[in-house]
Amino acid sequence: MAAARMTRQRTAVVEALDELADFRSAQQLHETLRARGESVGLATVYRALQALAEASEVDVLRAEDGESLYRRCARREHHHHLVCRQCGRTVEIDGPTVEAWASKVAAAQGFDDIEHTIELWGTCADCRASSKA
Amino acid sequence: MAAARMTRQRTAVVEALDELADFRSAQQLHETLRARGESVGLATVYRALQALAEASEVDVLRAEDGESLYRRCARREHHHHLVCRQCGRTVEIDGPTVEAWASKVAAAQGFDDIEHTIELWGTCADCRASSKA
DNA sequence: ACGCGTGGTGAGAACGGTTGTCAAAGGTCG
DNA sequence: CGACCTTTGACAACCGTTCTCACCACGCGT
Ligand SMILES: [Zn+2]
Ligand SMILES: [Zn+2]
Ligand SMILES: [Zn+2]
Ligand SMILES: [Zn+2]
Repeated sequence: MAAARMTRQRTAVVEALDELADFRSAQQLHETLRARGESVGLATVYRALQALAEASEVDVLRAEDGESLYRRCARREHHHHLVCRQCGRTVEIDGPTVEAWASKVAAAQGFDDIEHTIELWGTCADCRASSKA
Repeated sequence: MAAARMTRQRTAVVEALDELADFRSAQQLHETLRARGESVGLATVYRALQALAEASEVDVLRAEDGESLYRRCARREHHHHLVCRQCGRTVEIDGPTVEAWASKVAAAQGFDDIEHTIELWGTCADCRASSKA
């Protein structure tokens, strides 16, 4: 089985994620790490992120342009997100009603192995204020 | 304003979409067109699809691998989809409850210009049967 | 502490979907 | 028919992501 060694690079990625409250792309994280002097290869950032995602240590979601965004969420249980399109600011949300609705609908159609993608996008109060200038 | 000329190529793309009940990628459509003798360039297929999407004539959604999938849905109003991961088979679904929930939650957090992504993925009965073989 | 073996790293190449380029093709209208 | 102007299509460019592979270093066993 996977050993999952703790290397300088992986530590750096996890620490960067911990300090950021918002969803960030792999490339943004890579840039952040370089900026703070922690030299980590881009490929390594991608590998660290996908390992973390597989271990459910980070959540992944796809921006509208297809780029993958990563975030270390407070809760480990299944949940969804309300994300600001402009700054990435994120609010974790529960949707017990929605979960139930999703599996009921899918089952009624004879589908199996059901997964749902439920994400909310908007403009947060701060971003609205600064763009209204 | 845009003239939107009706050319042989655009007609072919629309017709192909009309005959297909499932979500298909641009490349799949391109292949389908070639197969039936209608020669249309790949770039043209992409352009036709994005024009149709902008005009809300087709729905677009992103597969898990990031590829864009297109479908000409029966209803023009806002709706969501339950899609088979394997064959693309699609069921259109309404979610009045979910719509209400989404806008309520987002508004409560002070977010504006709210959009939601709600898609259901599963394995349809046919695909389950054939893979159980 | 030291050395070894295995997993991790990183620069760059490769990949795959999508978009841009630009000269040639063909609707549209007078 | 001819000017005008949009559309087409082969191909190159893009961009995020993954692969390659030689080099490196974590960490266990001694
Ligand atoms: Zn989360
Ligand atoms: Zn914001
Ligand atoms: Zn639809
Ligand atoms: Zn199916």
